[in-house]
Amino acid sequence: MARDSADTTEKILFNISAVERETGLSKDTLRIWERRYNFPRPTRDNNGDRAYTPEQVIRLRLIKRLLDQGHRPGKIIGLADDQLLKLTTEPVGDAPARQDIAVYIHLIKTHQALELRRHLSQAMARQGLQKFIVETVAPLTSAVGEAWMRGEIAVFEEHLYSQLMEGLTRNAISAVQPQGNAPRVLLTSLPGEQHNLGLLMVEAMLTVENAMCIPLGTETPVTDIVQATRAHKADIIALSFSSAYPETKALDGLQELRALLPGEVVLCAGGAGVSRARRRIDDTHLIGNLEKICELVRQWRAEHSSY
Amino acid sequence: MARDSADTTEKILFNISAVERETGLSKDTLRIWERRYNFPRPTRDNNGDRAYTPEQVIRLRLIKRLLDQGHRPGKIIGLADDQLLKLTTEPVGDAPARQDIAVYIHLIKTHQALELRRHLSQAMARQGLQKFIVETVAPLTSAVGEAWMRGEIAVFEEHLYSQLMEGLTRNAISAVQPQGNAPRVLLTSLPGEQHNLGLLMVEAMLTVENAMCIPLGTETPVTDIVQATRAHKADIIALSFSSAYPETKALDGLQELRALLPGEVVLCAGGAGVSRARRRIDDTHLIGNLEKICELVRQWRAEHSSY
DNA sequence: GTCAATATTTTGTCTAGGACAAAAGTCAGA
DNA sequence: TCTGACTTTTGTCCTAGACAAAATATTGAC
Repeated sequence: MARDSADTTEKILFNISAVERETGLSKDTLRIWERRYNFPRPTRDNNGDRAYTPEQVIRLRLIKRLLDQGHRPGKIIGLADDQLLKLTTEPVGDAPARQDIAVYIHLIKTHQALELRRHLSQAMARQGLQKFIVETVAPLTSAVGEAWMRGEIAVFEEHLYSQLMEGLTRNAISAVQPQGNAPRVLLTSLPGEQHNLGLLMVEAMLTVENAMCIPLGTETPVTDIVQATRAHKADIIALSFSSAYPETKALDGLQELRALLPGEVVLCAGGAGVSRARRRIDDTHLIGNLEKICELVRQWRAEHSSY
Repeated sequence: MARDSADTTEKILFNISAVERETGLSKDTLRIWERRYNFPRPTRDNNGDRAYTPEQVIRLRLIKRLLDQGHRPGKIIGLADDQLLKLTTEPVGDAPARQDIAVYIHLIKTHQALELRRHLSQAMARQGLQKFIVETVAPLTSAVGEAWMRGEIAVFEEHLYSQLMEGLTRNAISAVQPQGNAPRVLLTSLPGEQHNLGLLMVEAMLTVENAMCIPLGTETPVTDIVQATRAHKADIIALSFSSAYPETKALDGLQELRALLPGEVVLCAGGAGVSRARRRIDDTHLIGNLEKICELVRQWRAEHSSY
């Protein structure tokens, strides 16, 4: 069936599927870049299939990240590695070089899991859940993602961080029970989007905001979201898209979903994958940051509270 | 950039990207099925692009389910719809008709999330964590999976069940803190295996058994598992494989991992994906059920306790 | 100079059909 | 009943051309 994937005894090479998975760039895109820009130029294996080196994958990840920031392939693919790196550190804008984030990153890199958990627990207790999410979890997760893209953090280190943070957040959420006039919010992502942490952050924010969350986890097909909306009488649907998610795919999915949902259901999407989208969809809220979704809930409540 | 997506004013049609998202079948697969089996045969839009009807998408989903069960496309694509449905109900099970399981399934199907959580919480309290995992979570998860394959449970219902169970289990785990002479157990799955519930069950069992678990979540590449083993000084590696995971892939992966790991590290694998494998790998334990892994830990402890 | 309308370039996704390796199925012989 | 060799099935990769939508550049009016 499938050709064999990436690994071999000697040097680890990636086939085009693996690179698609690793970078979020579609196979078609990878091929046409090779044709047009002469990069990446993978060697070929015995079958004539493309075989990408880890270095190429790292560079592609970096480029993908720059694209997500608004750069254009034609302008940056030709640049040298150090120039690319300079672009990433420069304009991301409001990274205020936070000391605490650096400490967390250091603990991740040195595999001090227990110590990391302790620090984060303390931060949570100190800041309160919502502030903890907005000011610590979100920027730290971004920082981890960036470090991973630059190759400074290994996959398993990122995995462990995710697990730890997920555990911590879930625990905090389970301590809160919403009641009263609570809007019912369905939380999930579209197929292809596997990151759960973003959804969990939203759940934490909303639970504190006294919304009744219905978390479906990741990768729910559009038609199932529609069914779930009906079954659970959801008032609001919130979808999360990480930066690796193809923007077109995200917007297409949202448009399709909007067409299938009843008009009174509020649909909103957030995360790096849609935050800089220009295309608009009628009656669909593209959320720039975590606080915005709380506002949306408050607005909903205002419109539905008294009658 | 992208062509415009699925929807139009009148009837909702899906483009090939949308179908890929909805069914999990790749674009290449969809095109070659059309060429080989003459199904699906989508109409074309103004640009000559494929436009699939909702009915075709539903049928493709059904076929995909059957493929995951082990059927082959050439044998089933030609069948009539009712015959396809009959296949899903037929062969799957040896269900011992447990009353409590039936109740849980009913709650899942009727979307009574809170009620389900309450019932499960009570069961956990009544049985204790280990017994709860072995006698309730494991069989219930199997039953849900089977019902899903038969089309009796929708994707979103299965998703909600998973989320609920995950939350419940994680909560229980976090209440226990191992100490003393605790073996360090690395928990994860290989790339392609996304099911986390199995790993969580193992984590629960082992944490009660006073082992120090290092959960990496799912889909860790082999080389990263090796790195993680070194970084965290793990004594035991436990991998989980669900029934959908190709057996050959699992065994190959295990063999590769075994070759890269230090000899003193214990490697073991469990789950439906390897439970009835005939091929053996030296120094690798294929675990038939959840209790076995506890025995393995006790054995390790016995060998390393006194010196 | 500023703004809107129009033209041009850039970019990603679709198309077609050919090729081939890995998985699954089949069958003979120990 | 199992092992090994052979055949069929099946999914992913390949090349290369086309085109719409987004992004950018240019024109013309005020």
